[in-house]
Amino acid sequence: MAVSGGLRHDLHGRGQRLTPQRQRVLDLFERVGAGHHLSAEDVHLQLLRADARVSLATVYRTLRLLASMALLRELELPEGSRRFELASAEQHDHHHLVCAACGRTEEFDSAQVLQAGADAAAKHGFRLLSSRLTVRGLCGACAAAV
Amino acid sequence: MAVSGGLRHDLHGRGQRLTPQRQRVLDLFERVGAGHHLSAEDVHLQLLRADARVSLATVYRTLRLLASMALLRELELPEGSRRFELASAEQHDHHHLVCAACGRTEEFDSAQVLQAGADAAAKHGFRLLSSRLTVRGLCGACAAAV
DNA sequence: GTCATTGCAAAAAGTTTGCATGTCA
DNA sequence: TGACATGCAAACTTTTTGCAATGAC
Repeated sequence: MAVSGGLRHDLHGRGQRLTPQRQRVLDLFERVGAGHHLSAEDVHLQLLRADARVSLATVYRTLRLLASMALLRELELPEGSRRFELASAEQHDHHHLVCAACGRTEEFDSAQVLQAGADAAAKHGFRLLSSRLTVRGLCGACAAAV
Repeated sequence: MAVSGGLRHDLHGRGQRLTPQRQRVLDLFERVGAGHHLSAEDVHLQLLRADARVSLATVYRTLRLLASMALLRELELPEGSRRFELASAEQHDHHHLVCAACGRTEEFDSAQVLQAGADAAAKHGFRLLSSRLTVRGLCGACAAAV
């Protein structure tokens, strides 16, 4: 598989190894698909259920490793436990407009935002991975109701 | 002070009370100003340092209370511990650059982002309230370690 | 064979809760 | 006075770490 082959290579470049455990964790994320948010506990349980035993400590270590390699991305929603999702390359950044009153959301793209994110990353010496803008406001209906 | 007076009134409306502890927590957020991200531990330590003893359990309870009253806002940055900031109306938007590997964060401003948020809001008939961009990347140190 | 990695268990970090005591209105 | 809030300590949840054994290359 393309991703796993790349993983083996990337790990080698860092003097690290491709173990069955690492493979199983990444496989799981690929199996459930991008957009699924898994906690360490989720990963652990699902692997157990699939008869692919990986200790919880190793799950944590692997999640950190894969995130540092940008294969996984940690979500920014404080849900009590950290959650990760597959960081698929072809996913393009999209932004959200959220109505503070009714919760209605709209998605939009913006080259300007992408540029601003790239500028900020460059200014602070970061290598850009993704940018996500959340705009809060009142939608037409709710603004009229106020 | 306006905010505290409002706080007393709002609490009454919920059958709750304004205690010195709650006042101290909110005072601290007002003293450090909007845009400062404090964890429960931060609040606890800073209050101790200011000779304003509030137990850690009460800090947690108060943070939850003030957030539910929309006086504080919980940040959506995975930093190991939950962080809160003052949710003042006149607060100007600031954005975050987060290292996907080590969690280090930097803040930045951007007129471009503000403009993009305003454009998107206008296009979808929203009245803009706030916009928040989160840029994920690898900081210099982590990018070098890869 | 070497050295990174694993599993386990213990420890650390972060957060919540039960309960007796204290206090705001 | 009475209901709500606090402090303390214990419990709980989530995450990290030390270390001996294992296994990838």
